[in-house]
Amino acid sequence: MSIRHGLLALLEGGPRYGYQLRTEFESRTGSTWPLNVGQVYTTLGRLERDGLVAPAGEDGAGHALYAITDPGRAELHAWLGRPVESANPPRDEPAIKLAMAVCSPGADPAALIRSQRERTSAALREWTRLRDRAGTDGRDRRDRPNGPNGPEETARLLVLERLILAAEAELRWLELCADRLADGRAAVPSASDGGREG
Amino acid sequence: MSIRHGLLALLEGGPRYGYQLRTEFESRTGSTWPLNVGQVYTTLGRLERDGLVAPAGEDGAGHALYAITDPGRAELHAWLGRPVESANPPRDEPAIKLAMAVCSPGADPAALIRSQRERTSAALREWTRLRDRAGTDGRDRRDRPNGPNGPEETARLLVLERLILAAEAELRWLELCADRLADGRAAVPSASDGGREG
DNA sequence: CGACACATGTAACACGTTACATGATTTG
DNA sequence: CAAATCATGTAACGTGTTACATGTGTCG
Repeated sequence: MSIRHGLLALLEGGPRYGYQLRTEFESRTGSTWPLNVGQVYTTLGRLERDGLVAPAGEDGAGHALYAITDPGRAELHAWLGRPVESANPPRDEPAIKLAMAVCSPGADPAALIRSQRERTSAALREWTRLRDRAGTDGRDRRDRPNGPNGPEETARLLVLERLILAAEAELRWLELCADRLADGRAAVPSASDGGREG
Repeated sequence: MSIRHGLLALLEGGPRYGYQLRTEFESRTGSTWPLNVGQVYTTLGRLERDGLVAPAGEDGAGHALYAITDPGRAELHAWLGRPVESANPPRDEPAIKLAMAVCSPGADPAALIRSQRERTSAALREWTRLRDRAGTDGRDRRDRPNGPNGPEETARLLVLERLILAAEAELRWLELCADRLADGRAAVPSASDGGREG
């Protein structure tokens, strides 16, 4: 449900055409969640079907514009005002995977923890890099090198910081898992249950 | 892709029937991600279509058993051995929502932060409670009150700790967002831009 | 001219989710 | 007996995702 409402939010700033929506969506989310162009059109089609957006003619260049409708605005603000349900959290794949691995005699949870840690560490480094140079890469930072950012830049920054904190939490969790497994090593009776210690 | 592989992992322990799979899935994931029974059957159907599981007769009580196949085992272990791609992380709805809110003149990001914080705090309390009494609620803890847990209990514990760490990270992020918005308050020129301070 | 970005769409599919239909068995 | 749980499925739908078809404009 994020893309639908994301597009609605973008359209609240005025009529847009499809390709433009993709660009702006990626810009606001720090290019972290690439959005396939096709997805924009299919989603626009569904939004139109539901009466939340409507075609709004063309701009000077002949682009097919879409505009948000009143029901669309209502739906958007309902969404923005409603916190995300933290009960029934989205299924976390690393967690499920590890939960299954510790119960699966053939699996090697420790190896999974190691490789997952490397993957996540790399992502963390990359996101930290992006955050630290956020806004420093030309564009519109010429005049106010340390001043308050525009809303879009703020949005990018918040998303990156979200990813960074989430990655750090995942790493901490992986450490914790490693400890737990080291403690109760005899928990899962593996085929070769010997003393290899990583 | 988590449910598919989750069911495969359960079936590696031997043939199971649908209803049983649901129970065990919820048990291993700490009842955090309730699984609709219908989903089990549809997923089993798709797994069978793909040759990863196969019907395996009935048990004594007449339950329709399914067993994992060799390709299924291969797929399972490939999945267990492969870390989750941390690039292209799953779209985080709170992050997208807030990113859109800080750019949306009509929205109230501060209010969203507050309500989201309350929601997440409540979930955090609940999960902490569940973790602290994990294993203490009868079942099979009679004999070894502090000893190492069985694999399933370990799995439940790890999942709960994952949720707890994730919730804490989200709360920290929300605080950070509140600070950022307090700093650059003039960032988004709102309709009523006045000095209400929460 | 050829390659590439811009731009709009469609078709097909996967996964997850809910709601419904149906029956057996248990339990108060 | 009635209600609840166990148990097996099916139908329909929604979102997200990819791959493809198509055309325009631009730039080297």
